[in-house]
Amino acid sequence: MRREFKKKSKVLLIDDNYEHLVGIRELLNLEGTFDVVGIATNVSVGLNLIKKYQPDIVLLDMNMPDKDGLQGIIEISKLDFDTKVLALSGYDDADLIFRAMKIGAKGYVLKTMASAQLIYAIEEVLNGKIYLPLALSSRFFEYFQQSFREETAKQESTEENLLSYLTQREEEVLELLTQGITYKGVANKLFISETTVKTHVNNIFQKLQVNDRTQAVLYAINNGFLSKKVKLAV
Amino acid sequence: MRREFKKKSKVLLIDDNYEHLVGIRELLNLEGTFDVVGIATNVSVGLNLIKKYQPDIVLLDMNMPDKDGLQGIIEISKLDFDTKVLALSGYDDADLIFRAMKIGAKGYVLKTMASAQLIYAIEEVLNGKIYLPLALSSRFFEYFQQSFREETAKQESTEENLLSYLTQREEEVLELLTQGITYKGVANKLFISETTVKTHVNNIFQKLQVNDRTQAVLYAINNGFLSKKVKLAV
DNA sequence: CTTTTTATAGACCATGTGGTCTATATCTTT
DNA sequence: AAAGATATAGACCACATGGTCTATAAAAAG
Repeated sequence: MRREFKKKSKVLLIDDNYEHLVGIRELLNLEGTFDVVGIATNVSVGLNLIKKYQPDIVLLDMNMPDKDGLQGIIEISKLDFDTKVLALSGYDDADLIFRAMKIGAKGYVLKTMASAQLIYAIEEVLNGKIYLPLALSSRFFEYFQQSFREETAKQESTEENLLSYLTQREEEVLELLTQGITYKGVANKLFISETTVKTHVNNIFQKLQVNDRTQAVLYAINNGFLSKKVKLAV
Repeated sequence: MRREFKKKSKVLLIDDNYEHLVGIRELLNLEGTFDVVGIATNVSVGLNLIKKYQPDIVLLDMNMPDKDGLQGIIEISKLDFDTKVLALSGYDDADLIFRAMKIGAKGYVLKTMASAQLIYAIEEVLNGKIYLPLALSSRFFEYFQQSFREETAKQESTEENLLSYLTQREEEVLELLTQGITYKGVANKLFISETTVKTHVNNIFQKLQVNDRTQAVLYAINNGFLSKKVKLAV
């Protein structure tokens, strides 16, 4: 155990429940490896304490009255210290977990969890890892997959996706339209005459059941036409 | 132990490494609660076996030569049995994990993991849960957060996002443009004359540095103008 | 209390866009 | 060999779109 040689990690607690706040502070103090540099019962006060003490980690309650926890995460990360945020909540609400992780929480733990697990979570996060207990990560992934299923379902249904009726050439033309190129430009790119482009475009309108290029482009985007190229990141 | 009363779960294995395939089959047979109904060294054969035996779960290797694992997941889910897929891989490649989970894998385990953990993973998935070992879920989340950081960074930068220069009214007009509405339509919706709309639109073009409505709409979409309303799910 | 910004709107004009119809040449499919 | 789909393209025409300039009233900023 070289615990005593290691510098204590600075921890800050934000929770509107004062009892709980004090409880955690006791727990962390007993552990001996942490230095609870401040506690706050709301985000605004918490932010000021963070500016003052620049803690290594903030335990942030998600369910607070005025300013909510999600907003808190955003504002803490805007401070641009590398303060890590461990989200804390009474409920395993999938949506809340998802959004918290999305905006950069390094972990998410339930208040009902054993104190040993809380300690472990804090240590993992301090070591640069991301910690989600199995139960919560399970919830997260259900939600995550659900949202993608809905997205792909929307793209693939819409009564058999009208995009599939387009010919090869029409797809090429549509792709250029989605880059905001004029008839003349498309004609030059594809080495065909402007009127040919117009013919293709008109056929595209027919097939997609729209009346102008903007609507065609919007249809293409909303129905996954570009997803392979544009949305690569996600 | 009411293990012997429970119906054995049907398992199918797909892995281009035959040694490994047999190894896992042995392991699962020894366990006694699983019935390995088939093994395959490529996705095509595997798909046929799935159609024949309708297994409860498929262990699918991600790193295979011809048809890759991701495609395999998609094709299995297209079969529309509720066969669960547990992805199996030699490497903890974040991108691969992310994409596998995105398209519906119920879990992801490394080949280097202890057999007890593999068994546990299979059982969790069979129980309808999603299983990602802590190390992998950590990797996943880093990648996940990274992709969102890039997205918001792109939206907020682009040299101070030209969208921020738009006035309230101009934003309203632009929003209607992104719905594929004509000048006349916008004029009616906002109770102003058509020429006023044109003036606004021209100012929008100036500010966004584009020459036509399609480009303006594309700019808006690519720079997060609609993200609050459209991308709610994510 | 000026000055600037914003929302409003008219006039005029060039041209890009979309609708419709016709007409080949090629390539598939039957 | 005949029929159908596809890519090509011309001719019109109506009108929506975009560019530019001017102008006014109200609101915000200085």
